[in-house]
Amino acid sequence: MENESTAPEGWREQKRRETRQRIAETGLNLFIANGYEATTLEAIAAASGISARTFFYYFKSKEDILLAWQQGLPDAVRAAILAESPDQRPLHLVRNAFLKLAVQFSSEQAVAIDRILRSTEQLRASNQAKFLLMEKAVLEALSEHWPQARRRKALQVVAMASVGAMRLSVDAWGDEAGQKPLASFIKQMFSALETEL
Amino acid sequence: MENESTAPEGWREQKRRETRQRIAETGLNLFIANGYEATTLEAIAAASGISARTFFYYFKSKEDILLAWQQGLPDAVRAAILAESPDQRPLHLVRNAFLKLAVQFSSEQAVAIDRILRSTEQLRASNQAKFLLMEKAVLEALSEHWPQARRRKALQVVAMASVGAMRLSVDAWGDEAGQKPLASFIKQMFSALETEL
DNA sequence: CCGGAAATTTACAGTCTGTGTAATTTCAAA
DNA sequence: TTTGAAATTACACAGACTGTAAATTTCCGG
Repeated sequence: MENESTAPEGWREQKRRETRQRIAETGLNLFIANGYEATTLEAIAAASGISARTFFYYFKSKEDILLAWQQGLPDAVRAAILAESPDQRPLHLVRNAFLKLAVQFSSEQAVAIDRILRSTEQLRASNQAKFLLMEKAVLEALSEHWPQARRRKALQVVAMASVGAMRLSVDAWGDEAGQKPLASFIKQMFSALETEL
Repeated sequence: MENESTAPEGWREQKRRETRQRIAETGLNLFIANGYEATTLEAIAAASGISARTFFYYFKSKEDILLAWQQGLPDAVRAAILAESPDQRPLHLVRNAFLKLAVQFSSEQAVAIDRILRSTEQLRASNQAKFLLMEKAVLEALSEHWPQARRRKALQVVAMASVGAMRLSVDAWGDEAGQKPLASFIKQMFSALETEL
């Protein structure tokens, strides 16, 4: 029997993905139920039906479980920016891309993950790294719209400010327990950005 | 024998500070010599002439040694901003404050510490948290210049963008191994900020 | 100067994350 | 059915960090 069209490997890889997914879900649920630090690796492994050692075959650390849930984000950001028409100033372009992404940030699950990521010093720190990755993704995508090398510094600044505004938006939104939609915070922050600078 | 004027405690506190300082220096030197991860707590404690357990009486973690070397920064930032005259736009004000601080960032030691902070994923993450603290400090200081509550969102954005520009400046400066002075990068970044937004 | 309170230091035992290694099991493909 | 790589596990271990209780030192009032 040959491969199907889109299955370069097949059976084995699929099972691998399933196991990884199962661990990620089990872990996340335990984090939500008992807190991040109170959840031991052994508990996660046991609840996932694997040995503690095998856990590290799938994830490089306990923290990595949370990263796995966010791995799609940089790509989503890239795609959203590339989908925008380049007849806007870079800052507006990113703003509009973010507005379209706001829905994904707002899902029940994203909020739960966000809460965990704010619960310990260690996670708060590594969560910042996530924003750095987004900044990188934004810069790369913008560089495709405007490939001129001499604009690089400008685009870098736009990426920094955009992601920063996004972060402030999410913070403000989280502080108000999600009364108003995230999108309205994003609009406010980006307009403050233009007004004030 | 009475206290001197500015010594509310005295002998004991002084010795405490000395010990802490000694540990911090010992640790930093070991990090520089052997790398952060390769340096065990036990090694630091032994080289400092204390037991491993006592280390945790002075620092809450190994990482904390590095934070200790940067503890003065937020205050320095606050002071520099408060020292600026408020007849400038907030962004310019922060820019000028940063330019005056650039010297401190550029010391031999600061560069060494910065290199260590870039050497592992964990430290890179926690280093981002440092920028968050700076952002907070900037915002607080700006709020003293402009206490009107309704300007808060604007000041927040200025703080975010300023610290972000500072971060990009330090990065760019580090990438070029310190050929040009840090100050010139800061000027570039801040002007890009105004041009592009 | 003295005795107790408080701060400092230490040893010891233990938890938890993460790694190295080697043995065993599973399974896809030849 | 054999074979080799991938997956899984046990075991042993390092290293950061915590809890606890016991020493030791320093301080402070009487």
